[in-house]
Amino acid sequence: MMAVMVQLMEPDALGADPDGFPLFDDLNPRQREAAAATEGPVLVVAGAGSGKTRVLTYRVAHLIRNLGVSPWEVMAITFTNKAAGEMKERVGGLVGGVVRSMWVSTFHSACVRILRREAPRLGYRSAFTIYDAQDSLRAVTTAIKDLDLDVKYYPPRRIRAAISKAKNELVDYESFRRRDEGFRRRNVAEIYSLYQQRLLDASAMDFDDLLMVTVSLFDAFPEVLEYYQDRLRYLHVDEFQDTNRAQYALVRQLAGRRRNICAVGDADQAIYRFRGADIRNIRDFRKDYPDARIVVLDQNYRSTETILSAANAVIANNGGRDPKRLWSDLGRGRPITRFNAEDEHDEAGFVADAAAGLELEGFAHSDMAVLYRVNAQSRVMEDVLTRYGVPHNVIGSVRFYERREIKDVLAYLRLLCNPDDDISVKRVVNLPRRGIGSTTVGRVDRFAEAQRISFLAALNRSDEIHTLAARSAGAVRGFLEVVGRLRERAAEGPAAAVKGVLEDIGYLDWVERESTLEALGRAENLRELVSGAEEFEQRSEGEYFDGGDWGEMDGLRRLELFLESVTLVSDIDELKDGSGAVTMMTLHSAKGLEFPVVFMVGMEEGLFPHQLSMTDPEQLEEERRLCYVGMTRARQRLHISWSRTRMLYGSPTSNLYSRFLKEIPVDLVELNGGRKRTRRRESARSAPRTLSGEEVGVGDRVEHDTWGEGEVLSVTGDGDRAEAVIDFGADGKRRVLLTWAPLEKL
DNA sequence: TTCTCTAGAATTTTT
DNA sequence: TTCTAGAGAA
Repeated sequence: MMAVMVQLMEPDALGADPDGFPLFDDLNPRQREAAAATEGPVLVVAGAGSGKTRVLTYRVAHLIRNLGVSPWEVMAITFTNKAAGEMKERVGGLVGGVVRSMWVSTFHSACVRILRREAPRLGYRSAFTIYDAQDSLRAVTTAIKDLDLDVKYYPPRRIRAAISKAKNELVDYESFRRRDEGFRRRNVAEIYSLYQQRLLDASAMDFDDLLMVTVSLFDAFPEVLEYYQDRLRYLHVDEFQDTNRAQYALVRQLAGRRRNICAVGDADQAIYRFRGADIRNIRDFRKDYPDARIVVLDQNYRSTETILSAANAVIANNGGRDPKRLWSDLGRGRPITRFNAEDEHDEAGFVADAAAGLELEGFAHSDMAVLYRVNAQSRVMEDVLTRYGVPHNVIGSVRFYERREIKDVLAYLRLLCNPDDDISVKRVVNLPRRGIGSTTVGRVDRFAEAQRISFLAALNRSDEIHTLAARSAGAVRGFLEVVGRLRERAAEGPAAAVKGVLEDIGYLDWVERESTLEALGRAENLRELVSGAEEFEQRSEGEYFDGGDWGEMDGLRRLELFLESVTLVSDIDELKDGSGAVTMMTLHSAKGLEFPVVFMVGMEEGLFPHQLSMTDPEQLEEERRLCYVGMTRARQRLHISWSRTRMLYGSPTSNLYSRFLKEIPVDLVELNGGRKRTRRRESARSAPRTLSGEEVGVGDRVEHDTWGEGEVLSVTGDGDRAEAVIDFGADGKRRVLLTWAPLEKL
């Protein structure tokens, strides 16, 4: 669809007609209305697949091309970096290279950009660190312990969630304390307050701070706000239904008296309430801007009538919504296919079979997506697809930048940019092991606290810490020396800095020394990180950033930008088109995407809707919206399946099919039962070919499904744990688990 | 101080 | 099932 659009909008065609709005030729009347209403508040109620991205793109192009607005006066907020990139590209196709100076980003990225300039006013370093969920959980945990509270009664995760919720609602710790009495509540307020103090001391912000601190910055410094108001005259917010209170407050601040806001959203697709998103924002928008022009887009250009009717029928079960019925003129298409599986292997086998069938019909693997409720479902699906030889790509599950080894390296880099970042310093002070154990850390910590200096500063003055054993003191000196050397490498930029950690510090060696299957994977990830950094450098070459051109920046500043990009990416940002593989991801990640063929698997009570959401009516409605989002991702074919039994978290469960299945009118669904289930199930369960430890020996030639021919170098362990190291020549040496690897002896 | 082992816990969705 | 924190031994 996107390709078609770009073709239709050749820049030449635009220039040919300077008076009219040739831009709008392929918008329908409502879309045109939304795109043309540039002054004042506009709320675009955009149903799934109704072309809202197109509206936004054309609207921005219209502002720049026809109304003479400067690109740097236009801001567009999207939900993911990927969406931002796509939008930039599309607008770029209409207006040319000037698009580079336009602000298109996520809320978080935009806030970081503002804060890098302005945060020093609030006592943060300009090079402040961004803590992800893990870092912030660590900080909360230590805060709880330091207050002598029991983590049993104050579970860090829950406390963190409470703090996060408060921040999303712009409640700082002082108002949090005031809000409510009660012993427990007071303690939580204490934790919040200590946590926040620690963050400030470390010049660190968590994800929620990025928003909240920006809002309070604008509150405290009206002249700063004014600067940005003058700069960003036209605001666009995509996925408005999933904004939280802090984000809405920010939008209102920026819009100021000019009030040029275009909010685009669909209440039926609100799926991030659990993360603080607040549908009230849509209602409040109408209240706060009573004169807002409201445009409803209800023609769907994506899905067949069958798919739409089914989705409409499901979402109709939610109460309190503005009745809205999407329609489409793309024809009825095929019925929805339903498959009742015996267990999750059977279900995955169905997907694999169907994928093969669809391929014969002319669909590419990259046209297909498998959507599920929880990441845990991906494992079996992946195994089975691999065995069937269906190429696939899992998005999410274990996030790359959250892996331990990656975070270790990043921690080294972070302490270079921000020496106050105690969490990062403590994380790596003894990695690889260099003899700085918890005792030493505790002693240094006490000194740091007494002197009111950072942990790293305390390490630098370790000769003043008399409690330190001679050996520990030596180890500390060793660490400081390593950091010094790393600092030199970092002057050359991010890639050199990463290599510095891996090579100079010997982190890679340390990981590899433990030569297990797991360690091998880690080492591979680390190498991937190096190429990630190199890629980042290449991509940034010639780019303009707020602080100046990439070419003029010093290595440290470049490193900062790299770290920032790494912290704010989501896995969906990595999704590439044309990879020739079936995409697997959670329903949440699928938001904003579309596929010719969609499989929705695991449609069972307890899984979808999820167990934890079944009791609360509001949460149940959110699950239903999630279902609606999933269904409306499909353009031509929709397959839904459920399984009578399923292993979940190590124990078997047996389930009823989801109520959402019941809500789909039966005449739209065709049961897929005519398959030889037993045969498939067997083949789905047993690997077609694997070898056992007894069958192979050193020197044997074997063939692997993906890596081809290789020679066995060693065999260790036995039974299920038998591993072999195999040299695949060009594909390198691999360590494989024999019970799993698709191998054949030659 | 470090490594290993075990028990125990936690498993919804994520910028 | 998978991961993590904590205890205990070298």
